[in-house]
Amino acid sequence: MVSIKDVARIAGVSDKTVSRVVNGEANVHPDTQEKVERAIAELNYVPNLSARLVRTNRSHSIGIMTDLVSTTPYSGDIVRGVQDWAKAAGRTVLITNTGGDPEEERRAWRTFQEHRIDGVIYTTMAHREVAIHEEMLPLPTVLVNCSSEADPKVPAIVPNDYAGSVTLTEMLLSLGHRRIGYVRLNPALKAAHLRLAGFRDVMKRHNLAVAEGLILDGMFGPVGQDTNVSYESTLALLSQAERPTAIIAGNDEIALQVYCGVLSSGLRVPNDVSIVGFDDFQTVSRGLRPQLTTAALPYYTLGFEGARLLEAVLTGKAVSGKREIDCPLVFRQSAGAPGGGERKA
Amino acid sequence: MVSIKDVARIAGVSDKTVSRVVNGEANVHPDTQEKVERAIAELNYVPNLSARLVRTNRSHSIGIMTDLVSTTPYSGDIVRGVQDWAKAAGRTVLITNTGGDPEEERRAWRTFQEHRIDGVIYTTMAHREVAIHEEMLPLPTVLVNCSSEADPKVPAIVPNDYAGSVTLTEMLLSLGHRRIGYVRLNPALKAAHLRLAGFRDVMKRHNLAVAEGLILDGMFGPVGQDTNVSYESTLALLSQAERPTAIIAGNDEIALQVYCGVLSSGLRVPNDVSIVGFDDFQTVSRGLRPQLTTAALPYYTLGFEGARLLEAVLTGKAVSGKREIDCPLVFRQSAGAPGGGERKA
DNA sequence: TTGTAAGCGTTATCAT
DNA sequence: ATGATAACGCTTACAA
Repeated sequence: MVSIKDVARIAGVSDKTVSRVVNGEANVHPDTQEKVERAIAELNYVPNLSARLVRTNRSHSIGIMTDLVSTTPYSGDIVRGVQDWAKAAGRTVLITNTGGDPEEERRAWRTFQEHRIDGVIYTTMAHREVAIHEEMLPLPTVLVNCSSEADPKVPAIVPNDYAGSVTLTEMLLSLGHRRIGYVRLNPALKAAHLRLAGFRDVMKRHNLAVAEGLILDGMFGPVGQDTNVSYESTLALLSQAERPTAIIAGNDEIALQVYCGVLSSGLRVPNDVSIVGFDDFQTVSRGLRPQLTTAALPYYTLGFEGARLLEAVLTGKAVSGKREIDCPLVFRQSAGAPGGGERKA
Repeated sequence: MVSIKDVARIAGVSDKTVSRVVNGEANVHPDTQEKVERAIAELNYVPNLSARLVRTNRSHSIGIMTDLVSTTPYSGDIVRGVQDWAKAAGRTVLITNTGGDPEEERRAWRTFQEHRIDGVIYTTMAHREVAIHEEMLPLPTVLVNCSSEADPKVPAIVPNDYAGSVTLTEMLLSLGHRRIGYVRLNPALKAAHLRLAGFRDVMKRHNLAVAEGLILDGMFGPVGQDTNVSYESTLALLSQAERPTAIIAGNDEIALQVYCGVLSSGLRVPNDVSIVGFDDFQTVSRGLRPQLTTAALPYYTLGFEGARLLEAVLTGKAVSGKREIDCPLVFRQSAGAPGGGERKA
């Protein structure tokens, strides 16, 4: 590999002068500069960041630690958000996937330390609680899509599932819906409770009773290998004496089965039943016909803001605690006034 | 940061002895070994990989370069596959996302070189052709989910879209289907042609004519911002004088709209119309009711095998050319014999 | 404006 | 089995 010395030799200057040029330091004669640049180009010299790190002790790298990447399809956008910020900040990104295994996590932290990473983005693919363990302590860490009640000081960025659900429910009420069915997320997920609470609170605020028979299970079991009974729950909702005019699905995946249930019952969306989801999982939400009204889980923003937060931590700004990011309403064609238009199946 | 010297001092030995222990070299007295290990634990010493790299010139890191991560939801599994192999091989993974921008790509290659990466996994989120540019040359590279006709020597791993499509079509024929509709992928994708060719070839081999009216557009336009007209195409297929008994969707995203079209026409899947997709994009394929029969795009395997291939390249084994990975049939409930069972809507 | 010498944390070489 | 010394590619401190 060609080193700074080779360049120096070819350019007929000292190593230090080459170093100056490479780092854009002041006080280099234009002629010298050009000589050096020519030599660099000729030799195809690329500085060795490791050598630099040994001396300066600043790696300009951050690490991303992920758990179960594949279960939540678009959550990879978190990583993209982190990368985009890192790119802008001139940082390199190391990535490790632990599958949520504590032993793997330990290994990952060690690897990060071996590389003298500046800081870590610890991100989970589903919004959840995590425990801060002592391996984390030596490295500045920001939690993304997760938070720790036990250590509320650790900086964290999470989506505001509650507010998103409030918005969706308010929207349905303002369209005129009063009898609304709800097909629940896997209760193992934090989002399940936050979203359901948003729904319940809005209904209560409007003095609307929520019959418990209108709140049914959608998914349950171990996250990632959930059992999905949303289709059956939908059929159950539709067979009630007084049919709901709208159904809120815990997420878009559930909404998909709600569609299947509604359509195969010969009903129209949204004329007979309005449907809303959550996540804006685009392949589903934009793929369905009619397209799905939903609240967008801001994965990319979580990653980007998480990285920005980490940068703040690294530059010594005191940051701590949890920050919530909005889940904006995405209004499409699956929600309309109850009763719908004139067209009927 | 605590260095090898600190450990040596505490343990009362030389740096080199500590180094020996850390690297598990032979010829260390058990007593010495223990002393050193205690000192390491006490000081919480973590070796500095950069310093090691400066000396040894082997980084034990590989880079992953991705283009548009977010457009194809599960394609992140490629990255997971690469990581799993890397983990097993004791390698660190650097990742950069270029968004497909050539300027970003150039920067990424430079960053990789600055880190003295051992090799690169160059992966695209949709199966396509890529051009090998000269920045790639200095670094051993394996293409994953893409290949280069211009440089057929570059090792590449791609899915066998053609064979997957053949399998799906054969399966439908063996169920008794003769009149099969086809809703096409975006022709900008390589997979579109391979999959359609698989279908056509099987039909021809069985001496079955394919009316061009049965092959309709599903998606078109710039990849990632495609216009999806699969719903309308499905309605068009269903309104033909002689209705197809099965519909092949170019992928699961298209299959979703085929479902919407079929169900909202009051028809049953698979009793009235069998539907098959491609990709096994699980949120859709397992989320639909009935669940979707499809061919699995082996993203994880592509990544894993790609990394294994890179490892082979790095250890000097001569590898070159394209390798194809099977897309296994995943049989679920959306495909059945034409006419179906007794149940009818 | 440029160069020299020393040092970062590690490993390689060669002695002991 | 262990250690002294040099070296890797670079930057820092200082001198010229």
